[in-house]
Amino acid sequence: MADDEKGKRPGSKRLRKSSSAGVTLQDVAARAGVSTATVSRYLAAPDQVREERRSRIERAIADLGYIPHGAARALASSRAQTIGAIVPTLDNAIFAQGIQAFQRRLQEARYTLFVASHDYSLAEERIQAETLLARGVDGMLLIGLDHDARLFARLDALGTPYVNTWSYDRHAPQPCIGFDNYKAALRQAGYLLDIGHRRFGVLAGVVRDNDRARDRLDGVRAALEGHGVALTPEQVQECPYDVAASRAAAKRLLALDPRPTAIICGNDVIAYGALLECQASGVGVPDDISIVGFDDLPLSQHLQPALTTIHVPSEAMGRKAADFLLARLRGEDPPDKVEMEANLILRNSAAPR
Amino acid sequence: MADDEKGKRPGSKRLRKSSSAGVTLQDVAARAGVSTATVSRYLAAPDQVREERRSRIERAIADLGYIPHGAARALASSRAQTIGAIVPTLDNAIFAQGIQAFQRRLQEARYTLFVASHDYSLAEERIQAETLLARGVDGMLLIGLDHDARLFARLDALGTPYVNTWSYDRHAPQPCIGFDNYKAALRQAGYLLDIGHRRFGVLAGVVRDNDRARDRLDGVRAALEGHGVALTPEQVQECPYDVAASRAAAKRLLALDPRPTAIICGNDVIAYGALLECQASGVGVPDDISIVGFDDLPLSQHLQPALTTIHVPSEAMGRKAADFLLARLRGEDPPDKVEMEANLILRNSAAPR
DNA sequence: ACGCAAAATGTAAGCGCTTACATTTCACCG
DNA sequence: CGGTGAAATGTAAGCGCTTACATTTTGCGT
Repeated sequence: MADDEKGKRPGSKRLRKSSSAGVTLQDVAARAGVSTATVSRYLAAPDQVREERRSRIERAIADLGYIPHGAARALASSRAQTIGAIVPTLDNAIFAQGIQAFQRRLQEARYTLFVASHDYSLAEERIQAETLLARGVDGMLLIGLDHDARLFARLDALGTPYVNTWSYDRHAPQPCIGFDNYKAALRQAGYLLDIGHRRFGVLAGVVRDNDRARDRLDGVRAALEGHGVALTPEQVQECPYDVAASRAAAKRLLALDPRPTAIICGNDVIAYGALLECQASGVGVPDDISIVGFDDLPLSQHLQPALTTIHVPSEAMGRKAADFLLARLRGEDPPDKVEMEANLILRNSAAPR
Repeated sequence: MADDEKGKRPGSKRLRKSSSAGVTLQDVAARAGVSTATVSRYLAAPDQVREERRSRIERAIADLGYIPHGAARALASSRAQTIGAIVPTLDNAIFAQGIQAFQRRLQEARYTLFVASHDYSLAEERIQAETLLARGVDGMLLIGLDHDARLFARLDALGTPYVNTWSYDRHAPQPCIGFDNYKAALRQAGYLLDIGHRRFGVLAGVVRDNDRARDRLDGVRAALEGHGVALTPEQVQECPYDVAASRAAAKRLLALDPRPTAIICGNDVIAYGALLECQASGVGVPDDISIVGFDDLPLSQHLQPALTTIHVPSEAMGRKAADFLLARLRGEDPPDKVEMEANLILRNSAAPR
């Protein structure tokens, strides 16, 4: 830039971004003929200001089109009115649902939500979390219990409330509001055992960095072992959240000899893949083979056959997680271990052996 | 870890939130023996600082566990490194996908994303937008072209870059990066006409406040009219994004006499409903009736029959929208009308009459 | 060695708001 | 009516950082 000349420019140093922007609280105060403190108080607690000034302030705000400056507010009050949520992926109806419910609740309490995702990488999650923390979030939502320990250390050090959801473990050192994936999987597999199945195929989600997937698989294993049923490695396929992948994995299961009479899936999308693969290869469901899912996506009940699955209370979890954080933020001390139910929904993709 | 140096700070009145939090840039500067300006510069452009101090600063930051204070930063620089996105709903794989791609891109550029949703209410959208603006977002992503005019006025007044996506209209007064829903619907219906269909049923999305749904319906109508095919009111059912609702609507369509030979759906989820309803009532697809969708959700290709549908480039749109905003933020002036293709994917839920 | 422009630093003034503390006003009471 | 405590308001000091401008260093040419 050409400057450095002798021409000394007087006047304001920084110039405003725009005339219509930059209406500050000070402008409002001036126009209303009160002090900035009064306007600030009006904003925080209107009835702390006497009627006469209140209306003057209201007018001034309206006339000027004043909007409080969030960052300034956050800086001065060290409260950002902001919550962060980090999910493995948004690209998955079930989390999206939970987040949506979470957000609605926050909104009612005038909090705004930051969302980040990490594609199932805890390392990435930690980075995202640091970013959010730097942005000054007042609270944080995490999915599951598997997280970088340093993340918790940081959260604790900052005194930032947080909550894990989608999982529940009475002994978890952190607050968690969710359901017991292990127990649910126990039910899921238990049901198949109850109706007589003994030869299984398991299509588990990717277990790495994912306690939900791991607990579900452990639950299935435990249930089967309880009935003396062991699982060979080929009977357990780990596959990503993706219909194409689960179809391929299901295909391998169907090729087993003897063929399993039931397939236990780590989530509904995987179950869709299994179902479709069976249909494609002329294996009748549930006549030839039973399939159970986990999640209860909206579509599952409409499928042909309707999918027997575990219902995950995603919206309720989102809502409760928000309530928990909001309560903590109000200085309350709500119960930090909340177990929710994930029930088996009997439909007709599974039938007695 | 080393304890406090000497109490350098002028007798501060307010006390810190926590000892381990509140490490400020000033602390870093003191520890590194440089001025705050240098540290700040180091943060912004490391190679503007001579090696010797740079390493001292790095050490200080590491020792202290310093994290910049986002709000302070935003206030001082009037840049929040933050982008807002407002979607109708997250509870929909297709938007979630686009947002996910959008976010990934922003992340690479060290921007953080605020997400809000409004459940298909433009009034609510405006409120959300104001909130985001108050939070100081540097840019904003909007879905579609239908928005409250005051929202654009505000955005323009603030000089905040924004972009509409998911829609494309050469004549739109605002930047848009998306595809032409009308044109795509023309193709969608045109294909059915080409393969001989003349009696249609239409399952449109809810048109109110939603230019995408409206354009799609208009496109369908135009295509049919072009072939002299008129649509009676009963042949057009408007239904929400929901399998149960679309099944009910499809049922009404199937009860028509004469029955349509093809059903044109406003999106894939609605098409799923139509497909399932047909299967439930023993109507063969595509033998008895053809069905085409719109969106191309990941599942669609796996369905039995695989869904013929319009592929919506959600990820590409998300990415390009991010690139656009980022470019604007760098002060560039990228093309603000980008048309992307939404092609018809031929699969087998539709067959010649 | 000296002189100079360029590069690196330092200084300090805010950014727009909240809030502790001081001051004024108000409603009531004796 | 003055006195009093509570309520309403004003004053002004920051919150942690960026950045314009001033000052010091550095690198080099001569």
